[in-house]
Amino acid sequence: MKESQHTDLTTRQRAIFSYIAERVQSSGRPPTVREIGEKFNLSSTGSVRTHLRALIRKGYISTQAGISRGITILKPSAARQRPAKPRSTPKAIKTLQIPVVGRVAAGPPILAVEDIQEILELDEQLAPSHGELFALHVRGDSMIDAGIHDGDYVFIRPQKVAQKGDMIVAIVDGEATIKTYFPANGKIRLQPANDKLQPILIDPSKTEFQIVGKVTGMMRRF
Amino acid sequence: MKESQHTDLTTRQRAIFSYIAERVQSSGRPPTVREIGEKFNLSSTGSVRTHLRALIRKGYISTQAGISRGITILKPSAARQRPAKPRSTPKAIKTLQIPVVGRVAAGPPILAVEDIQEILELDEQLAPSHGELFALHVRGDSMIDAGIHDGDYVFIRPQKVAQKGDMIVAIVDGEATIKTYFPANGKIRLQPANDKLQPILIDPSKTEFQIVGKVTGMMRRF
DNA sequence: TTGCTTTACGCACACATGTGTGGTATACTC
DNA sequence: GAGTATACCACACATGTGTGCGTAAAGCAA
Repeated sequence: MKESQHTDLTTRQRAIFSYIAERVQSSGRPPTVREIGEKFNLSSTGSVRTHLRALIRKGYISTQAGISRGITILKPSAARQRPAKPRSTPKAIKTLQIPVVGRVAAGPPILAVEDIQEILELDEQLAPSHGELFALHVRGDSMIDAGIHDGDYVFIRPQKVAQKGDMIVAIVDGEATIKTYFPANGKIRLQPANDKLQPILIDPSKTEFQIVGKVTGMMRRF
Repeated sequence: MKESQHTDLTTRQRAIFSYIAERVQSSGRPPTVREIGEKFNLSSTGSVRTHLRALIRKGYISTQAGISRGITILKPSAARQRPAKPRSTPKAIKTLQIPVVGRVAAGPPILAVEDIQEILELDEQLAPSHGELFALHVRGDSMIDAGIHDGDYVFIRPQKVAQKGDMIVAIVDGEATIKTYFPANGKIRLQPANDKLQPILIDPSKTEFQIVGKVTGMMRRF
């Protein structure tokens, strides 16, 4: 079984996509069109742009018009290609200690995590993050269509802003909730991943609303 | 000046540093000099650059000359919020090292795990087990109704027998598969958790069949 | 006082970088 | 054969963006 993962990308496109994702990961900064071209021996920026357009069309990246290094990775999970190398030297294992919190309080200037219930230790590559992570115990089935069930743990990377479509934890009227984030002309739609539930519409000027962080992973025990 | 944590930064410098770190985190792209200025109502790029120079001098960031969005965060830990609470009794944390295997070969007397691709380290309480655990990368959607998606990791506790209804990994005709186990008068039904798929009926006398282990947990990264 | 640091403005310059247009060539499908 | 997608090159253009330089006010220590 070859290429079971990303059959919708051509070999070339996948290589370029992986390179972009790797650059973001390792240098914290997406490459420019010309840097991509240099990497792949493409002397023309037009060639690179053709590939970028293909990746945009297929939903792997997006670009912000006009701004430099404007590429955004939309499918970070698709970028993790198998290492393909049997590592002779088992690499150093970095672990993270992740507090599981029962309550998340949003207090200026930053997030205050209260009520630490347990601490999970986790392999860093499982929870790729440059910041601090914490975990929440999920209640309810509002994200069941995204494969997140009642009782699961989700891992949260604290951040105060999010992009359209991100799965986030937010404080709405004092209560923490997990939803998908869709801002639209001043208002915010929080979309549950559950056919049976309605989206929540929020006017930030009227309702207390604060993004706690982005969901970066989940775990379940049977 | 009243901060306890990073006394070497002024309030202003610290705010700017945090903003840069947050931008890298949330958008995957450092801000430009002008974007920083806009955020902090600095009408002159010169003002921003003064602060950046201070952050460089104090070792918090570095910049790559000439390239756009060239700021690199050197102290990601300093961008984090304070760790909330000195936890009174930090309990002992036991971790397990879990190999992720690409291939599972069933050979007596016990399981032989081949092709170790990576090693996950995991908190013991997350994967309660008295034996050895290993992990598999899930391919396909056969267990999607159980909330296990393509690309997820599942944790396996090796065992050669299972009980009715257990979710197991089994070798069928040389291929590893994840199904729910239902034995019935000499035959075995392997039930996928997916409406669209049919159960597999196996006659152990005719088909190679061996239980590898029981699924005890799962994990996903976004 | 002098000197140093921090904070801040204004502005011009050069290069970094995204974007558009127009080519060539190959392969595949209908 | 026409149409479409991929994979390249060459080049021009507008704008994004880092950098340099000068100015100035406020606070603090020697």
